[in-house]
Amino acid sequence: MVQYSEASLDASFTALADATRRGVLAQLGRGDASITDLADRFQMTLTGMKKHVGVLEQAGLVATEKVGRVRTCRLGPRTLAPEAAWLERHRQLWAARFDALDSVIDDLKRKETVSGRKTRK
Amino acid sequence: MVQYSEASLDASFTALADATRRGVLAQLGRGDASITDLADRFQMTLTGMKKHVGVLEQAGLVATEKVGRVRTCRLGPRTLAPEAAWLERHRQLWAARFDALDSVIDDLKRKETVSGRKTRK
DNA sequence: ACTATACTGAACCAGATGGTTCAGTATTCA
DNA sequence: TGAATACTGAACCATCTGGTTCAGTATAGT
Repeated sequence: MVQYSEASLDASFTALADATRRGVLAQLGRGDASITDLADRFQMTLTGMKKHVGVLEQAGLVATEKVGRVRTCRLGPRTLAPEAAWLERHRQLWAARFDALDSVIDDLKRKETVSGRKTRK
Repeated sequence: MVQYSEASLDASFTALADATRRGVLAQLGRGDASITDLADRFQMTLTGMKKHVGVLEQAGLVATEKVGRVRTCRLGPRTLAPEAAWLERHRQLWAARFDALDSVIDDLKRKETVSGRKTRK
């Protein structure tokens, strides 16, 4: 069972709620990068990029280390497991709700749903 | 393969980045509710709750229908499948990165801890 | 008809967000 | 040593956010 706190869900979903930051995660998935690298790629000032990295770091999704002048960013210690778990739990709620609806609508299809719930719509 | 657009990810992750809204989703998972019900439960004005519901509705995660004076809210047409897919893809990137790092870590891990290079500040 | 209920919309507010510029500091390189 | 590089921090700005109050409108109940 995966543990998650409201606070850390807040932090990570907030971090993910921005296309640039999702892009940074994707980029770091392909390899480590400096602030300059990232600022370059996402056409933004160093200062602006550093703020985004700060948000990701705060959420634990990115870790950074400064060596010499260069701060290197990499994927951080926290994976997205708790978030995935939250989503999955709620996806099942969805499914349950709609399964209930299905049975109300018609019981014809219940015979077919043998190996798992049918996706509706 | 699940399809997702940056715009809809923005909308849904933004919607999820608030504890009250996650709570509303959880609540609606247990059954439909009116704006008054939800405002009551989350100790908030009707107007405030309606805004939250609006955000969730915008993201397609909640659907509402007004009958008489009462607007009933239920889980919406969009599930969180695309978001789950996004997370899963990135969880795999994480795993891949750390697998790749394993060999490097074998070499470096002890050196780093021994050298005591502390993170700045 | 009158009153209570349920919502709606406009306006306001403080604080956060996503970006910038500018003026530094620390490091590297020639 | 001196210049270029890489970042950092403060300050500023416009807009968004999460809430409120207040003044409506529409519906339901008596």
